Amino acid sequence: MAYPAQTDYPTIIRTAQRLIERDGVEQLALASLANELGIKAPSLYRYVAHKNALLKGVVTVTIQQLFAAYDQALANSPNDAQSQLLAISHGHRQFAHAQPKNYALALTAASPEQRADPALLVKMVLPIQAIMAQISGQEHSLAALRGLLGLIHGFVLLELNQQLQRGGDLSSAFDLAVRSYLAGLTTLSAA
Amino acid sequence: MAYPAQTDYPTIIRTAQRLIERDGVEQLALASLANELGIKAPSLYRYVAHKNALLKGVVTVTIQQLFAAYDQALANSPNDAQSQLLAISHGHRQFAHAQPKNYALALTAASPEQRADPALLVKMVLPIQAIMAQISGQEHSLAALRGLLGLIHGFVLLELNQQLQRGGDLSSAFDLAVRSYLAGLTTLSAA
DNA sequence: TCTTGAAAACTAATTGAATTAGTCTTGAGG
DNA sequence: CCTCAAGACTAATTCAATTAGTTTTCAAGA
Repeated sequence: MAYPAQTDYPTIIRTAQRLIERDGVEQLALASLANELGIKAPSLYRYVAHKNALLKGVVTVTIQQLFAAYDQALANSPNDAQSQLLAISHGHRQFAHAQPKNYALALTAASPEQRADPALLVKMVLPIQAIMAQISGQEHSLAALRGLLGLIHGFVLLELNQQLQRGGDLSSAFDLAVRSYLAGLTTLSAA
Repeated sequence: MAYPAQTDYPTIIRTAQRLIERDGVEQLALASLANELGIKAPSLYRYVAHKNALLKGVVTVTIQQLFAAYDQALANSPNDAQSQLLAISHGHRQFAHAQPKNYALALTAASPEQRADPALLVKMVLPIQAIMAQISGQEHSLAALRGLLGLIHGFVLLELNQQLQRGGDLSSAFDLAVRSYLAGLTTLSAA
C-alpha cells in the first residue's frame, strides 16, 4: 500500500543469478547482493526467509531456463527420435556452457535446502521420455532416459570442473558419446 | 624434536573424511574437527594452511581411494574389455554409494582451491583408456572414455542428489545404460 | 644434571558474514 | 490531515575462520 518497493523477488533472483555467474556462489554475500540492488542486507529478509531459500530460488529459475532450452532445441530439430534426443543433448550442453556457475549450482547443490523441488525435475524430463520410448521401447524408456541424462550431465560437469584437460575436441567427443549411447539402445529391442 | 605431536596430517584428513561422511561438508567446522582430535582449532593451522587446503587434502585422498576401487574391480573381473569396463563402472558406483558425501565433494568441489590436482585424475584414467581402446579403437579411445566416465559420474550424481525418484531399479538401469553405451561404441568400427 | 630452543599447542583477539530486534519513513485511503 | 501497514534502516548478536602472541614439553648438547 505505502512505501513503494525498491525491489521485488524476481529482480532479487535475477540479480543473484548474475552475480553468481560473475563471481561464483562462494562470493555471493547478502551484503553484496543488497548493495547491487541499492538496499541494505537485512531488507532482503522481507523477500527471502534465509540465504538457502534464496539459492533455492536461483536454482529453480535456472532449471526452468534449462527446460526452455530443451523446447528451443526441439523446435529446430528434425522429427525423428534420434535427431531430437541429439538436439536436446546439445541444447543442454550449450546451456551449461552459457552459464556454467548457475548450471553447476542448480544440478549439484550441496545442501538439500538449496535443491529444486524434485517434482520440477520430473516435469522437465517427461517430454523427453516420450521421445526416448520410440528408441528404447516403453518398458525401458525410464532407464534409458536416466542413462542419457546421466551421460549428458556427467560429461558437462567434468568439463566444467576442468577435469577433461587432455586435449581433443570436446564437442565432437560429446557428440560421439551421445550417438553411441543412442545407437546402443536400439540393440535393446534385439535382446 | 620436543613436545610429542598429539595428531598428524593423515589423521587429520582421515578424521575430516569421517566427519564429512557423518554430517556433511557444510557442518565441518575447524572447531569440531579439532575437538574430535582432542586439540583446539588454531592448532590445526600447524598442519594445514587454511580450510580449503584441508578440503583439497580430503578430496585427494578420496580420489585415490576411488582409484583403488578400480583396481579391485579389475582384479575380480573376466579379462575381456566389455566385462572389465562394466566391472569398473559398477565399482565406481559402489564406491560412490559407500561414501556419498566424500564422493560428491571430491568430484564436484565448487571452489577450484578444493579440487584435486588434474594430473591425478589423468593418472586415474589412463589404465581404463587402454582397455577402452580395445572396444572403440585407438583413435576414439579418449572420447569414448570421456563418455563412459561422464555416464557413470552423471548417473551416480543424479542418484546421490535424489534426482532419480520415480521408482524403478536404479542398479539395473545403471547396468543397462552402461551396457548400451559400450554396445553402441562397437558400431564405431563400422562407421 | 642442567639448560635451552624448537615444535606443538593454547588463549585471546580480529574479522567477516548471516541473521534478528526494534525503529523510522513513506504515501494511499479514510 | 492522519493513520497504519509495508518497506527499509540501524544496531546488535552469533558463529566460524583466521591471526598474534604466549606457554608448555622434552630431546640433546654443555
